[in-house]
Amino acid sequence: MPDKPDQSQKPGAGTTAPDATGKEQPRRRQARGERRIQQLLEAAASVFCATGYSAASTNAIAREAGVSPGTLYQFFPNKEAIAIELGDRLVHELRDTYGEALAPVAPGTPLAEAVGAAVDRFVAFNTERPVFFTLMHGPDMPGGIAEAHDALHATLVGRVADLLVSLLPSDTDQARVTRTAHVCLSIYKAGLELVLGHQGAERQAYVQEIKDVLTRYLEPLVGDRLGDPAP
Amino acid sequence: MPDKPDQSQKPGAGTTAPDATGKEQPRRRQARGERRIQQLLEAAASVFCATGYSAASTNAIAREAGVSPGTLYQFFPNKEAIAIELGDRLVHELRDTYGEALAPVAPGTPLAEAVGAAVDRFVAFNTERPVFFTLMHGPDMPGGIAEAHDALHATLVGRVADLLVSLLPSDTDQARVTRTAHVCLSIYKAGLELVLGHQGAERQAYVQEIKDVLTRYLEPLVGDRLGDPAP
DNA sequence: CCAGAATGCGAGCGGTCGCTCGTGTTTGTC
DNA sequence: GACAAACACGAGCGACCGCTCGCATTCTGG
Repeated sequence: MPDKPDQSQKPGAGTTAPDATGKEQPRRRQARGERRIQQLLEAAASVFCATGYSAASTNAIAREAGVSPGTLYQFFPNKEAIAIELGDRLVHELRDTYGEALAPVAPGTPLAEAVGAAVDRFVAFNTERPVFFTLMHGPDMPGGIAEAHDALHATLVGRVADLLVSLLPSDTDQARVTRTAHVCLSIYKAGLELVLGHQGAERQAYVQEIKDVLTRYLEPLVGDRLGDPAP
Repeated sequence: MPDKPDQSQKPGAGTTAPDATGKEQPRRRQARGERRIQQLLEAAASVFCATGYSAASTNAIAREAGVSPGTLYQFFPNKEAIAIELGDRLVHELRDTYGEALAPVAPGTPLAEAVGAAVDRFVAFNTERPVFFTLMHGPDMPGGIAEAHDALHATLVGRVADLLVSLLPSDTDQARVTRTAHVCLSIYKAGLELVLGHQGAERQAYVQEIKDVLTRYLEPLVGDRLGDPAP
């Protein structure tokens, strides 16, 4: 490894002047710069998808964006920052698109329907943005990314857990809830891999399988209608 | 990349004499050599586990084995061959340990029991040999390994599918069976990740979760006792 | 016992990769 | 139009990595 400046700052790669406050306000950007950043992130997404994070070279990303390596480093302090920024934007898209995803379901909804809706949204998001899966799934990430990783994962587990506490019998203990949430998420992720590996009708069939697996897993725990926990 | 000699031969790295038949019989090994190979494979397992395949350096493997880089290349033609040989040995151990794993189950066995036994064996094998999971799961493998990968995966899917045809109603179509087998295997793998990420009682709890997920997934398809397909 | 094969060593070759730097071009501001 | 800041370039630096090569040492068969 050449150098580890471990400066994980926002895109503002070069700073105008080392501010006396110690905090460096983000460098002034022109519209052209913002466009370049977008270009570079899209190129990065494409390259990451094709080869994975660690095998992706910054030169390849620059080339894909039709830009010189030097230009890339005008906007990102290092390779890791590219992945982090890309991840951040994806997470925001996730939130924006689905708001409080896995959102509150009306009591009385059939379990299968609630699960189906959640799976469909999750699958749609991922098929439209294959990078998301690559970044979430790749075990070849340096420290900084793994953190963001785990943070997102923890958030999702928390969200699922919140949903579950309102469904499971009230005497269910905390650890049990967390465990169930982890299992649901793992099934989600494993199923997603299967789904992304197929096309057309076959893909749809696998989506249905995920729904079945989750529904049957949860049914004995929550009853077949929400708000109506099994005895 | 320096060179791609793409010679994926068995450990015999250097060959005695280019045999006129075109086939090169494996180089004569002394006991010392066999011991070194074992040492190197164990070192490789440890390094792969710690850092993943692509991040593992051959020099690090040699160092871990207490040996010079040159010595390593006396026994393996390249880095890929190390992983392949390691994988081969693991697969053989898998076969030897569990014979015709996921073996025929006596008709009348409760589904939960059959699933439980299979999961327990699979989990035991993997907890004793964490490299196996690393090699199977890592998406950062060069071509040659990915092939072996897929071959093993296909074998396992085939095995599970064979088991399923004897359980599912006889009018179930082929694609349905394969799909179900893929889903079972994915659940297995996803669950394994969860299991390996925890210790002690928590780990046991996750093992139970995998069993529950699989049992509940399969129950509606095969009935709650084997040899007694649901209508 | 001795020739030759097998084993062992480690500096270093050729290559890639992340990233820098000196320099030139475009853009916004007064 | 002038001036500074932002943007763009691309050769190339330093670090590392997979792998080689020449040479020393140990084993083994005859």
